[in-house]
Amino acid sequence: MDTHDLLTMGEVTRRSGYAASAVRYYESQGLIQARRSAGGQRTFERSVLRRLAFIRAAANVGLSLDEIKAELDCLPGDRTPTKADWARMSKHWRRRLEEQIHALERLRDNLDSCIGCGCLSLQRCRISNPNDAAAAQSAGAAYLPKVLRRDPPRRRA
Amino acid sequence: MDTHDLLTMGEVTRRSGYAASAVRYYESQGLIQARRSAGGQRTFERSVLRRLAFIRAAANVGLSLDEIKAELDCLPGDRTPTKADWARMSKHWRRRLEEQIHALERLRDNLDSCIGCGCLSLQRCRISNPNDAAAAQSAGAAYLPKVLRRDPPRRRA
DNA sequence: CCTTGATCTCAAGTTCACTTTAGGTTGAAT
DNA sequence: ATTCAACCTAAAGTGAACTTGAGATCAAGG
Repeated sequence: MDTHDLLTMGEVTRRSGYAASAVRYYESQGLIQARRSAGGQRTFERSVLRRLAFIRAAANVGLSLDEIKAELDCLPGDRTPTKADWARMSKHWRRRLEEQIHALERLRDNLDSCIGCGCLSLQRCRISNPNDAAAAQSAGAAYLPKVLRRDPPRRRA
Repeated sequence: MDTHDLLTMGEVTRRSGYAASAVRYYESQGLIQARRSAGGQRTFERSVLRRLAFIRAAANVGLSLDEIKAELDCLPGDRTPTKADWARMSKHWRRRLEEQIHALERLRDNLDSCIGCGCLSLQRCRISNPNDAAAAQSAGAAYLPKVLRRDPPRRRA
């Protein structure tokens, strides 16, 4: 079935797991490229599958599309990533993951100390009200950026 | 200054750290309640500050407003949460945090094994392409829900 | 040739948690 | 009485990452 070198949209969606709309969106954002058939339909080089796999992995690590685009732009052309490419990127990702993990652990540990110390009022709890004048003394807040949501709008398969 | 029992919007915003628009939004969503003055301006009971502190803490733990509302609805009325209330909720939160932490650790460890084993192609990497027929054999995907973003649209103070 | 399914474009809609805008009202001090 | 900060409402906007819808076209089999 794949005696020719170019993939159709259908093949790409089946093999990447992305919806056609997502693939078109990524193309519109410059994350991937497509050629066109005589009739205007997209044809993809096989390497687009690698790019899409990369996009998914990076998205799972929490990178925004802009960040992913920046990383993709660093891999010159469509060559297979070298060991050095991969090492650099995974270092980047690993750091991101470690940060996320530590932020969550701090939060969890605060929770522990709250329940441990019987801090029931939430009035001066470090994981909550930071700006109340009454709590101003206990400084060092543990702010966290937005964290993951249950059931995010991310369909599988 | 607080010889009377009811708080104005200004006092609430100053003491909670939330913008007035956010406070109004929470009221519209049924997370907090407000009375009205003769002229139609909001007045809040002091307990609203505790609710707002709770909302912030829960949001930091990653709960959606709907979930937070559900938890708030479990605390009957506006009584100060008992030790049991707090224990129950913090157990809930702690579980949420543990799940998030473990998901991230799995991802990080996959990253380690990728770079360790020289899995450079991303073709059958467990943290990426799960649906490609070529990777179908390596089952057990490590899907992750959406994770935190850098610089989320969350202003401080 | 005809049908059917795959694909196309473009605009608009979705979700979440708010903010911003526009224009009008209140209430406390002078 | 006047002023003016503080407050009000309703509707629309934001951003990320896509999806959905409408309506048209393409490609391949029969």
